Amino acid sequence: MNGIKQPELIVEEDRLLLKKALEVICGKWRLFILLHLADKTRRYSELRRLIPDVSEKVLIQELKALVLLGVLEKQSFNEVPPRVEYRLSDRGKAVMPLLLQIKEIGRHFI
Amino acid sequence: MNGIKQPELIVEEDRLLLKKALEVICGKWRLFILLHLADKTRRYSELRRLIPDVSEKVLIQELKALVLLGVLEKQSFNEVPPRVEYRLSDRGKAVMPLLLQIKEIGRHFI
DNA sequence: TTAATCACTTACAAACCAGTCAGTTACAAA
DNA sequence: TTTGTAACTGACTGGTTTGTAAGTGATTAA
Repeated sequence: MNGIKQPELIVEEDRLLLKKALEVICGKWRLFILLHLADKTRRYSELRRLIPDVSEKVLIQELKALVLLGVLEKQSFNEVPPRVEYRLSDRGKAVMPLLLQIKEIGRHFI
Repeated sequence: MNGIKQPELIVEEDRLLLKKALEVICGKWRLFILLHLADKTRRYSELRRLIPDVSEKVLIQELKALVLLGVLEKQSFNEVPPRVEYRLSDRGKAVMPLLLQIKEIGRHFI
């Protein structure tokens, strides 16, 4: 057990971190949802209009997952018709700069 | 058609960039493969040992896809037993710093 | 002679992801 | 009275991803 780091080797902790990171960014719609919430709180219906290709079911399912992960916060108002707002949590805000940068990866492959 | 940018809106170009970026980083194994090739060329068998949970079939399939995407380069030597090496392409090297940072997203969710 | 190494390929099955479509609640407008 | 709106839910289905298991060919080591 020496103290020398072997930076090229992926260790158990890295595996966990990567797995968690992939949960947040992977999937056909997650990044789109997050980027649309980058700057402001939005209602569910607003997100539907902004990402028209996603189905209702999947959008709700993904929003739920992102809330569970702790990237988003959800606020329901007792109104009729209902109003539900989604916004970034503190964690979500913390990772936003990186998420915005991910788009730049694509630039190398167009 | 005014010239004012609305930075909060995701436009067609963003969609394309994001889609391309997701091709590179998404999937259960892609990032692992890329990170193991971050610093050095490696043989196929070496990657198998470094990522023991991935099946042979999927590893080869993912390597093939990454070569096709232009992130990796493959070199086969006419030897017996065969020797095949994988390394980052120039594009791959260009996006590496960002890929390494992605792990840090996970740190917020452990 | 048998087993092992290396980089694959193929057939098949299970798991996961995403999509359609119909239905729900409560009110408001036509 | 019918229609519309908002935010969902659940059944069902097709498609993609991932996994399992077996086999290939050339060569060396035991």
